[in-house]
Amino acid sequence: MSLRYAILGFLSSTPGTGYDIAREFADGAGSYWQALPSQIYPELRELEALGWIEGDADPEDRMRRRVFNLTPEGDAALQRWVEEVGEYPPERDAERLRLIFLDRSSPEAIRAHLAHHRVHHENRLAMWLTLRSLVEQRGLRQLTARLAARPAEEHALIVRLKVLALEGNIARAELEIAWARDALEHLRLHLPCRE
Amino acid sequence: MSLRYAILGFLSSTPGTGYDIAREFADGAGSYWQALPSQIYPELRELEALGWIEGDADPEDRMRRRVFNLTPEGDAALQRWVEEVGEYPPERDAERLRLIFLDRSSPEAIRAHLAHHRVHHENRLAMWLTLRSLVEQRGLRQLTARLAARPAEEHALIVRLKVLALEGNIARAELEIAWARDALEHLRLHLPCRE
DNA sequence: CTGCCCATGTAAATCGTTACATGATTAC
DNA sequence: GTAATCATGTAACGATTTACATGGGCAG
Repeated sequence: MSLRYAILGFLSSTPGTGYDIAREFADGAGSYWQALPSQIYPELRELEALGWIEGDADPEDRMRRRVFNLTPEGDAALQRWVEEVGEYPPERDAERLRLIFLDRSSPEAIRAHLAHHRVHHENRLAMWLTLRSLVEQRGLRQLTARLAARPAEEHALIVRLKVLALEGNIARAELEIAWARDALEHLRLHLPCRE
Repeated sequence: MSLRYAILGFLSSTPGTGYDIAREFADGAGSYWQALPSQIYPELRELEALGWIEGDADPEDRMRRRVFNLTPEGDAALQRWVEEVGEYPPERDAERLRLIFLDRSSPEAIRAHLAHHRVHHENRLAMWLTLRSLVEQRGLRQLTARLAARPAEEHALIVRLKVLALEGNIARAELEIAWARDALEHLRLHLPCRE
């Protein structure tokens, strides 16, 4: 169900087409949800059927684009959802699973696993850091649209919550990098260089 | 595909029935994967069809239990998988999504969200800490079975990798708790007490 | 003999990915 | 004119959850 609310969240900042949403959800850079067009377009139809969004089609437009807006009902549904207490997802961590069963592999294989983990999170960290500075400079289209629609005295809170969320992600990435670094160091001391 | 290898991993420590696996995968306490019986039993059949596991049925057993073992092919498949470089899952964090769209809610709703986050991770932390001491004391059936099947000089590495994985999870939980605590403190200073 | 856990499943629904189809617009 | 990007979809598959079915064993 979260895709539904991720879309409503997007549209609560600014109206947009399915393509706009798909671009935003392509790599999770601007949002906290990833999804592909093949999931987004059908969901938009369901949201329209629910009366939570409305799409304005320009009959002149040869590319049959539709710009979707939240309806008051959609806005209320989003508001209800964000305030709900949610279930946390079950634990499913394929990389941890690999690690605990790597005990029959060569030290090189273990090291390669940890090194890969570190590189992955270094890349994520770079992304989150870039995003944080964009949010702090209010340089994201989504964010500026959201701010524009709201009174100036709320702007600080809106930005602060986004920065808070990003700092959580930054801290996560830094943690994974430090964990992998420490683990590599620890294994360097306790594993033979060759099997 | 990871469920498949989680099952192979379980069976690489000790033979077991579908029910044994289902119990282990019920809450992710002993493993890093959660799954329900309705997913496990069909997967066991597929693994058997692949020739990666073998089930010994005791015709005397009125409850038609079958104890599954890894075949050499299954063991090799597990080994290949753990050494593969895996794709990391896409970003999908419903709680972050809620947080960034909580900017139109009352300070109480924001606080409740963060407090809930903290409680959730305090519970996880308690679980990981318990597990770590069980692993260090070698007091888990799965682990003792794995150690029993392997030469004594490998025991330290087997335990160390499991502890390493658990310490990663412990650090994650501590991070989430600290993040939520800091965020609550920060908001206490910057938000009005009542709306 | 009743209620609870043991034990193994099936069926349907939901959520997400992969592969494919189609056509318009823009930059070179 | 052709390649890249814009734009909207459909179909099939795979992974996971929910709901249901069935029967054995054991404790009070």
